[in-house]
Amino acid sequence: MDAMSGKAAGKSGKAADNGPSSPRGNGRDAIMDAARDVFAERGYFGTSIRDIAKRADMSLSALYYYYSGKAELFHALIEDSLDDYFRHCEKELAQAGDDPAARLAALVRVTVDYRVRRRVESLLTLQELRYLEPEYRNPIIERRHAVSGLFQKAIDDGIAGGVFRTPHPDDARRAVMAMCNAVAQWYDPSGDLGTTELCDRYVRLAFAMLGHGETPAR
Amino acid sequence: MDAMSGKAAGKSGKAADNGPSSPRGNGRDAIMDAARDVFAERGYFGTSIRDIAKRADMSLSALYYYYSGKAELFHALIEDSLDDYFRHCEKELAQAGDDPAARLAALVRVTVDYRVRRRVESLLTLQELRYLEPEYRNPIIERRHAVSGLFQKAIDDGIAGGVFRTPHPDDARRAVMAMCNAVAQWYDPSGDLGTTELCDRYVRLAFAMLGHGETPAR
DNA sequence: GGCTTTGCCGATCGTTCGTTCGTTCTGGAA
DNA sequence: TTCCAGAACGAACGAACGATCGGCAAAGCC
Repeated sequence: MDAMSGKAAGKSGKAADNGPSSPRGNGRDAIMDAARDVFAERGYFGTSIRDIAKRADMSLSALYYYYSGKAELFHALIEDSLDDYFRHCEKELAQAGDDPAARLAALVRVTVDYRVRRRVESLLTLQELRYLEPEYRNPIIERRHAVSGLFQKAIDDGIAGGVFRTPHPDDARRAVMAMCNAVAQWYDPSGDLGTTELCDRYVRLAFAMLGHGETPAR
Repeated sequence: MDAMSGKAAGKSGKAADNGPSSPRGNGRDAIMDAARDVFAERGYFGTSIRDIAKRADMSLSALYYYYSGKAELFHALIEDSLDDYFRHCEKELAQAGDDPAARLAALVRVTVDYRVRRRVESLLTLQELRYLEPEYRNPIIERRHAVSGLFQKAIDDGIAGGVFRTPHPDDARRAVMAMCNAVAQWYDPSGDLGTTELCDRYVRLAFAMLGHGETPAR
C-alpha cells in the first residue's frame, strides 16, 4: 500500500466556472491533451514544448504558466494515468477477495483493460519514463514496483495453495506482465476485438503459464 | 567481431601527442561502440552526435567521415545486430527440421538468446526504432514482420498437426513474442541465471500457452 | 621525390532548443 | 471607477543541435 497511494485529487482548485466553450480557462486541459499526442508521436526528447504549445493552439509562455517546464508536464501526464490504474487495481482486488487465482485474474484484467483504455500514456510510461529526470522518475518507478509485488504475491500464494503449478514463479510473473503490457503496442481501438473478450483471453493465457488446473500427477 | 572490439589503448587527449601505432584505423568501430552506449543511455533523440564523438575520443567531423549522419549511424547499429539475429534464426530453424513444435522452440530459444547476447541493440530496436526516419525504418520493420510470420506459421502448423491447442493463435503468438522480447528489459548479465536454462524455461512457458501436450478430452 | 588517398581535426554555419522576461488583456471585487 | 489577480502573449536569451567546410598529417603507390 505504500507506493500505491497516489494523489487521487484530479481537478483541483480552480472553480468550475467555465463559460460556454470560451477560449479562456481550458488552457490546462488543452495543453495536457496536446502533450499526450505529441509526446506519444515523438517521444520525450523528440518533442519540443513549442510543438505542444502549437498543437494546443496556445503560446509557448502559456505552457509555462501552468507547468514549470517540460519535465513536470510529462510527469503530470503519466502520473495522472497511473493514478487511474491504481484506482482500478484497488477496486478490482477488493472485489476479488482472498482467492489467489481470482486476484491474479483481476490483476491481468485490470492491466489489459488499462493498456487499452490508456494506450497512449501506457506507451509513454513503458518506453519514455526512463528519460525523465530522476527526481520525477524515481517515485513513479517505485509505484510500478508495487504492481510487480501484487502480481508476485498472487502467484506465490497460488502456488502455496496448490492452485498454481510452476517451477519458476518469477519468470512466470515477468512473462504474464510482459504479455499484458504489450497489448498497448498492438491493440487497435477501431478493430473488432472488444476489451472484455481480450481480457478473458489473457486471463486464460496467464493461467496456462501458471499451470492452473493441471493434474498434479507426473 | 562482436562487442569485444573497441576503443583500444589510445587514451590520447587531443591531437597533439598521437602515438605512432594504434589510434589510426579503428575509428569506425570506436564510433559504433560509443554510439551503442550513448544511444542506449539516452535514446535516439536524447543522444547528440557530439556525445558519441566525445565517448569515442574523436572529433565530431570524424563521425561524418564514416557515416552520413545521425540516422545512418543509428541504422547501421541496429541493422548489424538484426543481421546477427537472422543468421542465428536460419541456422537453428534448419536444424529444427519440419516439426512445428521443434521450430517454435527454436524460435523462442534464438530470440531469448539474442535478447541476452545483444541486449543493448535489442532495446534500441524495440524502443527507439520508431523515431528513425522512415526511409531507414521501413525496411527494418519489414524484416521484423518476417519474424512474426515465422512464429505464426510454426504455431498454425502446430495447431493443424494437433500438437498445439489454443483457440486464439494470434494472441498466443503476440504473448510468446512479448515475453521473449521483454527479456532484454530485465536480464542481468552478471546474475546467476544462465542463457541455456533461461531458454529452456521460456520454451516451457511458450508451450504452456500453446496448450502443448494437453489432453484433447474435455 | 612527387601525387593521391585515407583518416581525422577545428571552426563555423543556420537552426532549434528550453527557459525567462516584460507586457497585455479580461473579468470580477472594492 | 479603480484595482488587481488570473490568463495569455511575443520577443528574446544563451546553449546546444545536426551538418558542412577547408585544411593537414600520415601512409601508400609510382
